[in-house]
Amino acid sequence: MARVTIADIAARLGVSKASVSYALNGQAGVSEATRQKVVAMAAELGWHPSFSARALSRSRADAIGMVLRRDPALLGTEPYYMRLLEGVEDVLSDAGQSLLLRMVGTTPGRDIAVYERWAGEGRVDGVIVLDRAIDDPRPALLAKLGLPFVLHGVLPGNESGAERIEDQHRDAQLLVEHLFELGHRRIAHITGPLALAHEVDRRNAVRQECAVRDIAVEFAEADYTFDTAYARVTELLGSGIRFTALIFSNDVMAVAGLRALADAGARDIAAVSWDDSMLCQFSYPTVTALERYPDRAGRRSATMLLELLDGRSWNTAAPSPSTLVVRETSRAAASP
Amino acid sequence: MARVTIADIAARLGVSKASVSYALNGQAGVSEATRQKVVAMAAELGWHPSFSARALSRSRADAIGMVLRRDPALLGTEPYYMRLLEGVEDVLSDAGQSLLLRMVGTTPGRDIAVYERWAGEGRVDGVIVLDRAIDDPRPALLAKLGLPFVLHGVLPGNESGAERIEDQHRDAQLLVEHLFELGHRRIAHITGPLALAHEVDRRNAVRQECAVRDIAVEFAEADYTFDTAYARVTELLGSGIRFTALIFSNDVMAVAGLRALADAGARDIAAVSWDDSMLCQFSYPTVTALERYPDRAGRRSATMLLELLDGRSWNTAAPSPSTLVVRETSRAAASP
DNA sequence: CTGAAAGCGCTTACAG
DNA sequence: CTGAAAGCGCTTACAG
Repeated sequence: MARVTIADIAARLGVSKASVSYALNGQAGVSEATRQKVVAMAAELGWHPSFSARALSRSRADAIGMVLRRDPALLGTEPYYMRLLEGVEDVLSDAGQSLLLRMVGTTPGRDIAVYERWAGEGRVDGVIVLDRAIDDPRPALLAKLGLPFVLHGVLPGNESGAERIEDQHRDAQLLVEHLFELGHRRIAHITGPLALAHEVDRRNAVRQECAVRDIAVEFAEADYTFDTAYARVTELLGSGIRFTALIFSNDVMAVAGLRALADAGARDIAAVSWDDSMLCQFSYPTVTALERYPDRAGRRSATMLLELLDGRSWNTAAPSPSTLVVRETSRAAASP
Repeated sequence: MARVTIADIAARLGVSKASVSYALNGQAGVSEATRQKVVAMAAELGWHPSFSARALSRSRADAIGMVLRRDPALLGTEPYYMRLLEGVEDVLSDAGQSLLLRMVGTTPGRDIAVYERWAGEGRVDGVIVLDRAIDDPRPALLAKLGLPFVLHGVLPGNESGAERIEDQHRDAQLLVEHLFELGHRRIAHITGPLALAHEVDRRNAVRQECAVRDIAVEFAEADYTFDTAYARVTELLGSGIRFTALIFSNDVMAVAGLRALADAGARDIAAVSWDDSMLCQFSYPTVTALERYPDRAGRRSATMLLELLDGRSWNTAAPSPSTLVVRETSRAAASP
């Protein structure tokens, strides 16, 4: 099957390629009669625009890229990313854009190389950047490369973080208030890597919400993995620091922490997770967690990027508030 | 930053564009001296090949596509797909190919439309097809479209399924033998949709392995979701059919089945899952499961597709055998 | 080994 | 409104 081109359509109809192009793109410059003939013929011949020809002449790739740089082994366990991708992909496909996906693991710099290559080859029109770090080099690099980008969870133009979309603060309030109502006055928060901007935000927000309620709070840093969370909880238990409830920055760590508590015979301690998943739903005991609607967050970021590429202004809807799903680990504080 | 092109390099060096192209692509037709000058200049100017220009002149997109057509909500819960993607992506990026990802949900025909569009636009050079169904229309459609493809889990040229890569039979043997050794002589298998080829394969394989060992076996069809599996197990318990062990075709259903058993007070029944995941690891009780190395399977399929595109012959390594991870649900049969 | 030229399939000023 | 032509940045026969 030789590809059918606009030259074929033009030849059949005895008009110029230019007219065909204008007609097919809904642009001015053709009579309505010609346009209809062209459109009909294109349908009859089963014409599709050549993606690469269009990309070359328009210098647009009609694709946007995402680089996932968490540990691949962990990616599979965190439904958060799949749901995020789902939202992104949904918006992109409606807009006729493709999603290019790249997983680079945690080796530093591998993501940078991908961006450089994508920019150099003109393979994507823009990228969505995840997991913003403190002093993240990526915004500056992408700006230098001339590759448009959106920081997932941050409104463009506010890279400083002044107007976070993912309102960590509201989430922290939900979690802390819940524990407060259960009677907890001494808690600990097992955070993810504090090199990540949103983890710092979470810690600060938790600190503030606790201060308001006169709750004593401890922090321990882990890296989202089972093993580090298990270790941190075990250390806390042995440290003499007292706490009756734990906040975990993701589901895997929550499950790990529960295991550590059980292994230490501290089964009466309450726990909440910042991320929900089937893990929270089916672990033993089941874990109270925040449903954060990552698909909607993905949809927002994709929409913003497309608006940015089109030079339109932001009319992005307000972020969806999270919901707290209460489960078995929402234990009341033991009476003092 | 205006793009630097081979014309720029040619001009600076006073040679032709053709020489530059040959040099940069490592082809014959240039002297070694010229080649080195060209390569050095390209590096100095920070040249990258324009992806779209190359695609247009070579008529290759240097991209392969995957359409995921399971329920997006479920996709997030099944690490199987993320791990599969990881393997695919790894092979592709080593080969300088991109991965185009599309999620279409379960609406029939939406995947077909994507393939037609990709083929028409020349957006991908080939696709990896997942979840082959009985009488699957996709192979014929893709052949008609002239879009090269690999059926994940099937050796090309054996679409009939004569030589499955994912050896469901060996997996069935592992599971059934395990239950047999624990003393079980009456079991039931909660399958996924029997419209999927590999689910039929699994059922047949389980039937055969049971027959060999004189094990009585029942089958009940579910659709990989929690709710259907819960319902099937509840029905089985109420049916009067006796069984002391259950096989589930995925992790989510295993967890659902355990819940159904617990709710019915049938806690002594053994269970195994065909897929492993953190869910099996942290549910209560923990679930014995097959580690099937989906990343390796993805790597195989990607490798095969690239070989197919290059017109090379298969030198794909043998599939990795699965491993049984024994956990708490590996209960011995109650003595009769 | 090297250069001039045509071609991949579109888009888009530029004349008529 | 319409057509002839140049251009996007490469690749690749084709002469020298």
